[in-house]
Amino acid sequence: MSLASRPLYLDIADIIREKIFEHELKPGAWVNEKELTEELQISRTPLREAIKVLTAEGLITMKLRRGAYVTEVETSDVSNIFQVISILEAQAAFDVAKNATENELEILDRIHTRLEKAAADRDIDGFFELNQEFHDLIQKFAGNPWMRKVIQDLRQVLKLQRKNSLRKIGRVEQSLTEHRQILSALIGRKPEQAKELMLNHLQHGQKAAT
Amino acid sequence: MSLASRPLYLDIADIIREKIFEHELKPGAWVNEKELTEELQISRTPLREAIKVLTAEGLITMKLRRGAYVTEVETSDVSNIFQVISILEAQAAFDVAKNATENELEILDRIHTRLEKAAADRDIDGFFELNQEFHDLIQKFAGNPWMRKVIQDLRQVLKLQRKNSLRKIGRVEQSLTEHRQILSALIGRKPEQAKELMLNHLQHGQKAAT
DNA sequence: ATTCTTAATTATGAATTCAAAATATACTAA
DNA sequence: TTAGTATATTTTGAATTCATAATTAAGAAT
Repeated sequence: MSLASRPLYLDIADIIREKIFEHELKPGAWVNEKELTEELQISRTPLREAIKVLTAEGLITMKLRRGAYVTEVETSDVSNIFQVISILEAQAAFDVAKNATENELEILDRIHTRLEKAAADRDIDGFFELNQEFHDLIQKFAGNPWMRKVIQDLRQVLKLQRKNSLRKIGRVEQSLTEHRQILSALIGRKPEQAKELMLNHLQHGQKAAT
Repeated sequence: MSLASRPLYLDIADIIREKIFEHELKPGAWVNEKELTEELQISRTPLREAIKVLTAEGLITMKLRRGAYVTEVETSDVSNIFQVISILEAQAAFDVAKNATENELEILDRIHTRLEKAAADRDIDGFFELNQEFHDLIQKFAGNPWMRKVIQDLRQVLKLQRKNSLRKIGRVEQSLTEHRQILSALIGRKPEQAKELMLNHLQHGQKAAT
């Protein structure tokens, strides 16, 4: 066997990551190695390697001689992380407005159209997904993979505290309005404006999430 | 035995990281597990865990079924990483000018004095060290540990390509002048100015490093 | 019953072992 | 000699085993 296209520990890391986001493993919870090896029918070696990966991502915190725990993010962490994300995503928006191809802008436009539809349908989960995609595409089109990686890792940590700001009344509508403005700044090739709008957009999101 | 205050794999990671920066392990080089376990008198388990940590930091790249290799950074990586660092360090300078305590500013001032001395003595290595410390202290005093972590990880990756910009003639002097200006903006509590100066300072550093 | 001490159990950290894949070496045929 | 194939060796990925630390359970003394 073992014609696997990637090592086992990466699959395991994916599975545990999923468990964390699904809150099957809640913040502060102990990561039981024995239980997981039995459930996943694997040995401790790749499991422990996976735990190391997730530790590097900030999702898990290890305590010497007492195992691994799902990271608990404090309020201060949330605002600190938001600061970093805001600055970087704002820059990404700037870069997209400046350098993205017409085709890329069109793709963003299409996502936004679907976003409008999800909002009209009151499809919050769909809106949430498309919202993520919209932001991620901007980072992708900004063309700096290192920046993108940083943002994604930090966004992951934020997801630990799972206060979905979009569930607040009116937040979907406001978010949509802001996206509309950002998109038009991008398409209109107004870097400075796009940057400012993105910064405000994220700051509002933070406020709603705290 | 084993009254260790931290797990073995972290020590191993430190040792390998050092080997990478000392260019005992050069970019592109294969990380020979057998050799390292023999040299360090340890088993492969903690070694492989250490490799995973360094992979997460970006210093090592793993290839499926053919082991670990020291990451090779391309020119495009350097400029992408520099973009992220510049933005974040500029923000850190802004935050320090705004929020640092008088005591913290004094500490920065003292480091800078020593920096001036190292420059006067033509002590490039000392200057290099103090330069790092100056920047790191600003990040520390900015008070956002997540931002600091991101900057430090990226700075580490940059170190892989070891083009010490300070060795360029005149660069030490220019760097010193720029530091002097940044410091005075910090002490003078001029956030916007500190931010701009830091941004330019790093951009010049990048130019000198490319 | 409660606290303290000691023994048993369990979990972690690390070494060792094992299986499969990749690489290097030796051999054969042209 | 050189190309191609078969075999041996090395190396990786993963499971298992082992030692020690931490936790729990049990028992003794107050």
